[in-house]
Amino acid sequence: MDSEMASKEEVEDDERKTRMVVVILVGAPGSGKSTFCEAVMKSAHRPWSRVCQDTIANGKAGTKAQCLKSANDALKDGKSVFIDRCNLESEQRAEFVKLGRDQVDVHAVVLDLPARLCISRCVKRTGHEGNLQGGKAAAVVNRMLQKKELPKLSEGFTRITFCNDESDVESAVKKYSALGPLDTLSSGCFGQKSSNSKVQVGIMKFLKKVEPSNIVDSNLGTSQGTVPKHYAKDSSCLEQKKMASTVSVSDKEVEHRNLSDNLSGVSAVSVSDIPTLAFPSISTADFQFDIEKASDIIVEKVEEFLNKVTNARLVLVDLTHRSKILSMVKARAALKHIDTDRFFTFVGDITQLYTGGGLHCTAIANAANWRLKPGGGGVNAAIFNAAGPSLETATKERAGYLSPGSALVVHLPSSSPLHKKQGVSHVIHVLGPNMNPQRPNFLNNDYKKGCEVLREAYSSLFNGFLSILKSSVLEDKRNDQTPVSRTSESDRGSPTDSSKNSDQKIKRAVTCESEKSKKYKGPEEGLGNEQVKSGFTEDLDLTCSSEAPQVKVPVKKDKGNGDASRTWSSWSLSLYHIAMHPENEKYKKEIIEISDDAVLLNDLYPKARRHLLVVARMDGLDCLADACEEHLHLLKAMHAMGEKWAKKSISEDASLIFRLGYHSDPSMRQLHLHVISQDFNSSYLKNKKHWNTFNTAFFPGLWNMMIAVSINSHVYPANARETSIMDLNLYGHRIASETPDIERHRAQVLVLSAPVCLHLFGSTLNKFGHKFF
DNA sequence: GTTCTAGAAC
DNA sequence: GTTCTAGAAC
Repeated sequence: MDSEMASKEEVEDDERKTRMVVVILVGAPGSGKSTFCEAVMKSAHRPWSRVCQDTIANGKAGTKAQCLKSANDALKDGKSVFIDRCNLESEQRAEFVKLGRDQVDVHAVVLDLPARLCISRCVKRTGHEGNLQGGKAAAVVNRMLQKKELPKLSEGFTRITFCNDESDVESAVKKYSALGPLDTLSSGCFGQKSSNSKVQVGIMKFLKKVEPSNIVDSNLGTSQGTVPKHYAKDSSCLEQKKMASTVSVSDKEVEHRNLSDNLSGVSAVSVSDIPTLAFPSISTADFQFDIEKASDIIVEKVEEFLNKVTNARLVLVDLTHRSKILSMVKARAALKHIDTDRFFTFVGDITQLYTGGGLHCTAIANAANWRLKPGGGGVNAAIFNAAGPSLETATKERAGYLSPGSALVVHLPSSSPLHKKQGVSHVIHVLGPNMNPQRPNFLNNDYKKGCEVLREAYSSLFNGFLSILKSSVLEDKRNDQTPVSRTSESDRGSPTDSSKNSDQKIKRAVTCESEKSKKYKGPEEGLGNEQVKSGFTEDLDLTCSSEAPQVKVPVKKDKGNGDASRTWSSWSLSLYHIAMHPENEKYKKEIIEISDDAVLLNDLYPKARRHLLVVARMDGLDCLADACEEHLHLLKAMHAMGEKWAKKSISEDASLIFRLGYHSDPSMRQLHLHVISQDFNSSYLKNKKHWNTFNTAFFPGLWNMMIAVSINSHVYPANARETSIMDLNLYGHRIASETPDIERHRAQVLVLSAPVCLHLFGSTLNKFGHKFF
């Protein structure tokens, strides 16, 4: 009996000697977890082991399981352990809490520092082990914080220390540094502030309508980034890549994508605002074209196009994650080192790329049948269905049939749902070779001919896209449709075989493009590192119009496209009055800058931390629809002013990210450019409409705007009230812009500007400095 | 653009 | 009961 007692005491004594602690750090990237561990370990009075998921796999990011194993091993060695990973959600912590046993206490140290501080640290740091750096950090940090669940004792912690500022952190460091092998810290919660607010109530109120699938992150436990479900399984998807790249992209890649990355929380999408063509794989479905051969051709043609055109993007779309063609093309594109910002694969419905996946596309390709008729199933049926009857009508007006290898561009009327809701301004019908014996005119396994025709098909398709960007306005003034890949034959109403395509317009466009390439130094040099949605200035330099007088641009007549009949209520005239009489003493306080072209003021009801208005001073220019080619100079000046102040704001607060754009159907009279930071952190952002006015096509990017202006057409969407755009479901503004993106496009013509986003990963800082999507 | 309110929707 | 929406007034 005595001996039993003695032995028990001995055990207890041993336990005291070896009493260990597992400290689970809880905090966003940039909250200082690693610094905390290092500080403690530097002057520790007990052996510690730091388990860092960012570096656990030979210096690279590892898995949760690896962390658990490493922690267990350290405990066996008698070391106390820091779990250095974000651990923001209870589920992520649960496994680590289980490390606590009789001899092991489990503590949490919560580094609940302001999100902005974390973001700014992430942005500034260059050598973070998790490689979470650059502007995209903002998106990641905020997204993660949105899911933050502060730890509770009920999870199994014996002690929780909350640090809300640097001094809290400092005292926690001291506590743990001083912790000798036999010491224990008292149990309980320490330092918790009453509020655990993460999100801006007013915003979440309407954001909750967002389908969970659009924002769900299934990978948060293992990745520092979150990935919309749509993208989650397709590693080549731009957004996922960008988000996930917060942990996996190499430094080189980061450098390479300097521009887009620096463009923000929205950075993730900055590139998504460039003109984009989404296309399905041609002929590999019903026409049974060999997938491997098709993959080679796709990559070959894509590469050819991207070499020719600098400011456009191609996306290969398929419905399923299991798509063989996507994976093959992806692999081949990777081998050829094709820029994944400018060509990537995308899993989703090609008719719902924007609302379903946040991807904004100028044009989509249709794997059409030779009769150019709706129906038949597959992509063709889906696109005709989604576009509504106007696509059939518009197509019919242009051509009656399509021959294999050729393409036909059709401008979608703005009334088309595909245009309204998805921002797709053009459908390019393309017909590939048929290898299916069950279908008419099959090629009887003649792949020589088949490959030839498929090459032609992709050439036609991409040339069609190019012509949307570049072709003369001249002949299209007569039509709503944009003929592309067409020769003079097309004037007779039949589509042209692109293999013979020597269309002067295309040639000119290509020439233009190559000249542009020479001049264009690339986005990295063009914009520097400023986190400004831009592209306008340098793109003006690129435009064909400035050096290709043969490209005729319509000039505004009378009131242009603006609705001259529109009446403006007195309340809507305040900007107009200011613009007409900026010298008036009563406006003195409001005006930040006056130039000959515009005045700059703070928005009276800012929808973000920084929200400026550049108001045109020209009388009669009520809104964007009034603007046309003769105003390009003014628009450029306005943009320059906006950009200048955006940059200035960024220099004062590096966490800010800006987007510049116009409301397509503004409430206030007088053309005004919004310069708005993408945090959307404002008590004035109160409802769905507020959100949508900056995160849908209602807020078209500059590229859209310039296109519209240059063809003197209605800006898309011509009227938000008509298009019911405000009824759209809410999606995170991404994606870009690029929202990103939130939005946009139409006709053939000059490409004067590029990035402005719509949608996607625009992230939003709420009033607590946290971001949501 | 905002605020207010009534009534519908939940 | 609360939340959302649409309309009116400014």
